[in-house]
Amino acid sequence: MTLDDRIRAEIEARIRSGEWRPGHRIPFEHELVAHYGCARATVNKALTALAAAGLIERRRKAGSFVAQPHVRSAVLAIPDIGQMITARGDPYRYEVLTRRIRKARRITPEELLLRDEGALLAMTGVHIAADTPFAFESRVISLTAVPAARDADFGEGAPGSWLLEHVPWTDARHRISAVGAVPTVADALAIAAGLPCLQLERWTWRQGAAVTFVRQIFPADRYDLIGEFTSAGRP
Amino acid sequence: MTLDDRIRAEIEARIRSGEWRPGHRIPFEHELVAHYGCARATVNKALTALAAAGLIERRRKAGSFVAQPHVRSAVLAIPDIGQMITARGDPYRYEVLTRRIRKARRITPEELLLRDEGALLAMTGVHIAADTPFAFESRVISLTAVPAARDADFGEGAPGSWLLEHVPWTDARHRISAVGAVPTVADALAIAAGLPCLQLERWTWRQGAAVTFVRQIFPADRYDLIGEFTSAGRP
DNA sequence: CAGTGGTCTAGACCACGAA
DNA sequence: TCGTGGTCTAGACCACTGG
Repeated sequence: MTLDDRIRAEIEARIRSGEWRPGHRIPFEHELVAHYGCARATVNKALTALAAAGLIERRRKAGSFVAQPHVRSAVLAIPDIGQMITARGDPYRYEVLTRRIRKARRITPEELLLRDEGALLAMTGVHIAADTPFAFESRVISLTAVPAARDADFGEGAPGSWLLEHVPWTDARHRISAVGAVPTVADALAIAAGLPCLQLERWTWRQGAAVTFVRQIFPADRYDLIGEFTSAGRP
Repeated sequence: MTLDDRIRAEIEARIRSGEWRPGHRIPFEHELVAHYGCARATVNKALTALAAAGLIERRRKAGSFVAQPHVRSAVLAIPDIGQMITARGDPYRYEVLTRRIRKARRITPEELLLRDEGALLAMTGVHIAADTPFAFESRVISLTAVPAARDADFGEGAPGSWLLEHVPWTDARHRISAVGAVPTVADALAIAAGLPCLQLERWTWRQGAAVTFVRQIFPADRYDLIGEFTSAGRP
């Protein structure tokens, strides 16, 4: 463990244990320098990391203070479905149900965020794990942003995996909700209509340009999302 | 904008634009030092930040390389329900349905994670927004970790808000899933049994000691979770 | 206006790991 | 082996801001 790590850990422990309550002023940098017998840059690195983690707030001339508890935030890893199933040890395949190219509609709310005048590739399909439908997927890809998708052969992989390889770096927005399975989806998933499902929607951009919108629907009993680690403070 | 920020931003732009593909070696620190005419510590700070963000990987002797796209991760802010409703402008109250003190059961899986031999405060209640039930809540609080909860008057606020004030710093784990409303819950939410609901479960610890487990159930049409920001790379 | 944190410098030593 | 990144030092100047 490096020295700056040790300094950060010791201060963090005092905060998390409650010994230093929110609002408490932690020692000045020069005091910590004296205490640890190190350079100020080292202390500064530790405190900067704590501030970035939201555990402390720093104010010039005043000092550094234990931050107030913030909104709880969870980091949710949302993996590639194929990878997830494969990692679980089940055979995986993706089955295309529909595929067509059309203009953007202005009606559906999801496509409003893909504010794109050009053509879209619209697909639906099913992720299948060990011959059991695992998730229904409905996807729209902007052919303006990803012209190569028009003639791409996604093979037995999902278009999402293909996209991840060809358009690797993205920013995105997720929405998670519960829905009842509409008949089309229920059919594809081989469940009864109306059964509760977890719905994951994702809008993806690349450098500000809309790339794709996907809606994945999981039967309630086959998937849930685990949010690892929360600590009081900022994301 | 500081110099290290500028260096970081310029490299990040080249990665996100695709100019530097995954696997590409970015310039050595000493090359960037020459290019920017600054100290190595400044370049190192920029590259360290990029590595922490998961955009690059650094290997001694070999150099720094653009990282492969990673698992997609979303940072989900999971706010206090009362605050959220109040922020929306609706009147808010929490209504206690049941409340009792009992020993930990070994049967229910949620309490296995609260591996606690002591007494538990078990409560159920409803979050109400503008006279409409918004969420059903079932909570277990460890009286070993939070003895003050035994005699606490949560008033019209939810016990979660009370806990946040009295046990401010926590780590937690979330699970998000879809469920059908069981009759008890459906009753409390004034919806039909079996309708899809979003279920949010949270286990909370303080310094390794289990504090509370809560299960919140939202009717599908009244709540969804928005995950802000995803960037390829680590959380 | 004085003291804090924010940033940067020019140097150093070291551990790791690819060649 | 030896160049790379990892870390630290002792110093500096500056902007901000609280007293």
